[in-house]
Amino acid sequence: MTTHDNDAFKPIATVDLAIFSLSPAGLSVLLIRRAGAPFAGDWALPGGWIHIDEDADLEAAARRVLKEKTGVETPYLEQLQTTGSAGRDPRGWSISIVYIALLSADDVEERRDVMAGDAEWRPVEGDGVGFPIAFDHASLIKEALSRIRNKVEYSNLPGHLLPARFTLSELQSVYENLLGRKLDKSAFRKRMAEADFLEPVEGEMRRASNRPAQVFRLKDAQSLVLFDRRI
Amino acid sequence: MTTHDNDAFKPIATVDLAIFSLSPAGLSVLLIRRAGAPFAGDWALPGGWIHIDEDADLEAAARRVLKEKTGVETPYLEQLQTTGSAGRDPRGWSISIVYIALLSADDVEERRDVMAGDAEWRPVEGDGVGFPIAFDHASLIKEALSRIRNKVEYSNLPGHLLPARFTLSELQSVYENLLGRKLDKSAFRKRMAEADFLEPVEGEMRRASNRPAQVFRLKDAQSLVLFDRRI
DNA sequence: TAACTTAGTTGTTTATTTACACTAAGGCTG
DNA sequence: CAGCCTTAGTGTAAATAAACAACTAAGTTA
Repeated sequence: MTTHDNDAFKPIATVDLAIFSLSPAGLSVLLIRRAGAPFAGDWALPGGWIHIDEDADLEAAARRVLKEKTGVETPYLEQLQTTGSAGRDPRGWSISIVYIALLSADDVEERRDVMAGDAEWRPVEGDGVGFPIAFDHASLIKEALSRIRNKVEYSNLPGHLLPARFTLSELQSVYENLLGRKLDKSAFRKRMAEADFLEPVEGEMRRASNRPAQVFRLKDAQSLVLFDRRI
Repeated sequence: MTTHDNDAFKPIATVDLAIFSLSPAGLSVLLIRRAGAPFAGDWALPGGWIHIDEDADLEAAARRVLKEKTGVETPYLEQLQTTGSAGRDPRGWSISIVYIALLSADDVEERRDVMAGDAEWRPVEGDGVGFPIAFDHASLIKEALSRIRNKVEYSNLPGHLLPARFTLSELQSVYENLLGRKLDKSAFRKRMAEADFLEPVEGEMRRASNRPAQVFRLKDAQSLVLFDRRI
């Protein structure tokens, strides 16, 4: 066992993030143009080494990367999975702990100027971005999208992509966009009511050239609420 | 960034397994008596360093550990989560990639003599084993049990804990044991039928002093089948 | 002031769940 | 060997939920 106390046998470990936000057309994912080798010039998921002197734990490392790249400090964040193999990084046996972050449309808008210069939002097409990217990051994005789309079926996940304040119709649109199908208004509102994760912003209405709509916000902007049944 | 190519800045990485099987009373988890420091003499989840010269990927490392400790080569195996922090191992910043393995009652029985000498099955009580164990492994077991009990609600997970051949009543008993509540026989059988993961062993019946029961087996002994709705 | 648009609710039909009773097929007992 | 006991396996009626669609509400615009 002493041989493996030797650092030469430690794998490389990075924390990588699949950061999603909502564009008018649908989901977008944040990609970074890689400066150095390997895969120099290619797009990749934002990520970085664990700083053992700075990061208290894995989630702290993920939050640090997220803040460096987007300026956002309070996202919805969940661990997706960990991949590790001899071949995924030419530099040697490497591990990637992958997190999913969802940014509210507010965060994206307000911090557009704080965002790292090498970062860009790319629209999601199908189960990826439509062009090759570095490492095994395409498959990580695919897994992330699979997890997200699955959770839309039975959680308030879409609420974390909208601005802090939104109407029920706006929320329903996001569900419909992510699910790829229309939902019944009546049933949708019943689900939201019984899941009990929204609170009306008293007196605040979205006005247009029609009946004004009640504005809502999440009771808890960081946590995911699971439904008893599918939507 | 070159500083982080230095091994001194790399965290320690292990693969740990929460291996479960079914005892008459309910779930049991496999624990190992630790030989050396840290936590010498304490119980811990089986695990080990990643052997970068031997393990092709993380799952291969998990299978290697499983085989070393139990002799089982074809379990149900899924990645649970990865924990990592500065303080969880006194030797330094460490990462644990945790897998859940479910062993069929057959495997446990047949390989009782192959099992590692330092390993023992401990009955699950509540969300742990009822006594302190090494590292943060108690919280890992708690997470594993949470995942398992959740999946019992909407998957064929209990089928992976039974012997290869079982009756519907036996399967229902395992569901009831893990869920902690009784299920309706008629509804249960309808769910199993529509989930379509069982096949009858033609002509094989479980006989007792009552009506014989059809014997079934899993169509696929390694993969998890998810239901459309909760059980 | 009437038309238009989207918000929000209500009701009616149809499908699904649930609870529970029933029938089936053996061995056991006298 | 007839009736009883036990568990296997199925059927059914009542309760619930989903689906569909119509309706009312509240504003702006022409």
